[in-house]
Amino acid sequence: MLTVITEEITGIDNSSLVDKVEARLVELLQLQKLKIGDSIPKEIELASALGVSRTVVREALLRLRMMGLIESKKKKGAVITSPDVFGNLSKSMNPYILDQETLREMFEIRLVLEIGMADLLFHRITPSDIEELKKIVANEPQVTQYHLFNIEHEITFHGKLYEITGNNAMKKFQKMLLPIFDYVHKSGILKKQPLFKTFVSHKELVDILEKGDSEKFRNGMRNHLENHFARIFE
Amino acid sequence: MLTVITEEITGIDNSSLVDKVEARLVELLQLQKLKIGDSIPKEIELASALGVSRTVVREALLRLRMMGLIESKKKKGAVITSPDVFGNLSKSMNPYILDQETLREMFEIRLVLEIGMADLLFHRITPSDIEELKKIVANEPQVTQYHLFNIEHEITFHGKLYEITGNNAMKKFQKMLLPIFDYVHKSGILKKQPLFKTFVSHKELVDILEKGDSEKFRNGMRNHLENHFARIFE
DNA sequence: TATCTTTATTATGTCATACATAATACACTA
DNA sequence: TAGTGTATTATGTATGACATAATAAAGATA
Repeated sequence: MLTVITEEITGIDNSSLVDKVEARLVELLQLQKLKIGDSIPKEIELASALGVSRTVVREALLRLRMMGLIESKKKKGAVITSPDVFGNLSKSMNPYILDQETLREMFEIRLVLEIGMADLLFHRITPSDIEELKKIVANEPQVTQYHLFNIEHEITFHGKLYEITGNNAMKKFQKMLLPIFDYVHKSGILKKQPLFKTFVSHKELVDILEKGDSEKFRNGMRNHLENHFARIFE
Repeated sequence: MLTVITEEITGIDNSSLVDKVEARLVELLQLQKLKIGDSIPKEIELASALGVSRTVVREALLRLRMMGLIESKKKKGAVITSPDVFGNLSKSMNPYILDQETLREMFEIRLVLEIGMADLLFHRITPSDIEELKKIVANEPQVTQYHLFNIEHEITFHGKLYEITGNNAMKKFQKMLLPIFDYVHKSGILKKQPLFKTFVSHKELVDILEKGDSEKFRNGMRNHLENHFARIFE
């Protein structure tokens, strides 16, 4: 009866039972009825409390688990966890599954992030960070004008930058992007081959971080990434 | 037997049956055995083919569905879809669920993106985009030095910018970030209250997009977002 | 008493079966 | 030919059972 009325108002109710249970559980979390660290009732109890079968409850819990809202252990039941926003994404971040359009977009986002992170870097960088960056650069092969594009060194250097931002979500995001970046770089998705010419080098970026300001860094990073931008923009 | 050997090599095998089936199915997708638009075998067939129960297959399929890899219709079975990377995230992007640390980080990422997107903007903006931006700005309330921070106009203007980038993933990401941004803005998470003082205005940003270059835009946007940065940096 | 081992308990993980539901296909009617 | 109704079918839901592994409790040994 009630659902009929609801349908008349809000249109057709497409949601399945699992959808409703999921929504109900999320709602409970929001209302702080359940805080982080708490363990939620067992599946059977939830089932009888919500008036559905254990099957439905299990599927709903599985969704919450995929969202990173809970973790379920064998005997202890499910425990509320501080949600890991990007944690679940990593599985779908598979270069062999994503279509080329999406891959290109991910590639772009990485470039955007690294240029835009300048202010975070300057506000949070410490002297020891700079020292570490210098060591990283020192371990890189000497370059004059052209150099062999070494993906390992790239990851080490740029990964450290993400770390310095103090933004864990961003750092995780970068970690997920790595295989994609690698794939896009090697594959034929982007038309032009990179020139492998170094514009602003890692060393110069470190110099800017030490003595310059965020504006200089943004321009430096933009220049450093010129090869990649050139490929994107045909 | 085989699993024992595997365990000895790779450590303890924590993965459940569902994990394995999920991995196997993803593997099949990767191998292009199944292309976009294809419908995969029915649950029962998969179950018998993989030697597991329908329950396990269903849970695995549910995961794939959450990853955006498939869509299952009532009779048609499941169909491979072009995965929507960020689509699934929207559910977990709930300000009332995420902890404050994460919320702040999301807030930061938005700022980083908007500063870093300059090059994409300049490379893809069209004259009609500029016209549209001018209209948007014209509809905003007149400001002199201080203005009422109107979240609606903010969303309209900045949303248009994301659109211009031509990066759908980024646009979707922004859309997901909106409720969070709104929440963080209003809540007491960030210490300082915003000054509501306009530095570089929307109109000036449009001017830069029309006559300036990406470097000028980055600086302009950085300045435009000064209030937000000030809150982040205490 | 303290620590280690063994056993019992328990909640999730997996399986099997049955039925409900809704989308499609097919046949039938006008 | 178009429209309607029926049959089919694959997913959605329910139920009951057992397997498994993590924990707690009991017991044994020093």
